[in-house]
Amino acid sequence: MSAPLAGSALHTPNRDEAWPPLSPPPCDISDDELVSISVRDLNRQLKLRGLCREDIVKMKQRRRTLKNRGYAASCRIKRIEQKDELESERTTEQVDIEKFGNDNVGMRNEIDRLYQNYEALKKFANQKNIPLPPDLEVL
Amino acid sequence: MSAPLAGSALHTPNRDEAWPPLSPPPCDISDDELVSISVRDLNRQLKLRGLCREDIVKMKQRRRTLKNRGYAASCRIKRIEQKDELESERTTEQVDIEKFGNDNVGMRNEIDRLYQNYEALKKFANQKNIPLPPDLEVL
DNA sequence: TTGATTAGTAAGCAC
DNA sequence: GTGCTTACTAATCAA
Repeated sequence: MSAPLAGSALHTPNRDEAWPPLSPPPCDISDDELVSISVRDLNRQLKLRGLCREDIVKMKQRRRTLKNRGYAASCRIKRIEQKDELESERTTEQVDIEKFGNDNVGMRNEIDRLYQNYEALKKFANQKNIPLPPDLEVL
Repeated sequence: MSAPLAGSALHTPNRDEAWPPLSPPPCDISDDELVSISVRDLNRQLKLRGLCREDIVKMKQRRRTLKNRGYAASCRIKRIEQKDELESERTTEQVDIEKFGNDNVGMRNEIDRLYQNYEALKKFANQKNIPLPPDLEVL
């Protein structure tokens, strides 16, 4: 849900300086500015600096490329975030399964205990010749 | 665990023909051949066709690029396979949790039933003034 | 036009 | 050299 980066300044630290090899701009608008100002303001700036049609096209393309660079970065980040999320959900579920398993063992034991207790009572009643009411026989 | 692709012929169907824009080879060895033959055989072929040093370097670079194309493809395939695997494991776990949940409800019901049965027996004994042995009182 | 996604390219790293 | 991974570029698509 993070806002798209749509900017530069995201290089691998190991990577060489003077990278990426995007051709230099035909005027001195910085990349950060170029990528963030509105189309309207950009047009104003370009006209103000008296660039020719060709350079204007170049700047537009440069802007698009810089934006794409940011989109690609967001896309990669999103991908690893989704993977991390999936993995943490898996971990949660494994903990749940562990807990359910323990609960099940505990309940199984309690059932055994109750059942044996009932059997002992029945045996006791038999020894004492005490007839149990039918609705208490059921098990 | 699949063998690396290290080859071309993996375009998006929508994509334009005559793509990718890799510069044409300085001799008529096909991409599939160039990418698959051994270094030794490649050197033999290049010498056999009498290519100059520069063209040999170009062919080597072309080979590397084609291989990279394949590596990138394997890398992407691997990524989505791992994601699919993670998702299917999650599904399995959710099924397990569902099953455990049902088991738990069933056992909880059985425990209640046994407990109520025991309470009824105790009440019955009380009404009949039958003293229960201490080890059968425990619950 | 914007944002997201894909395949290809080049660079870096490990073996 | 080989193979994998990453950031970037360009193309394509959807909104």
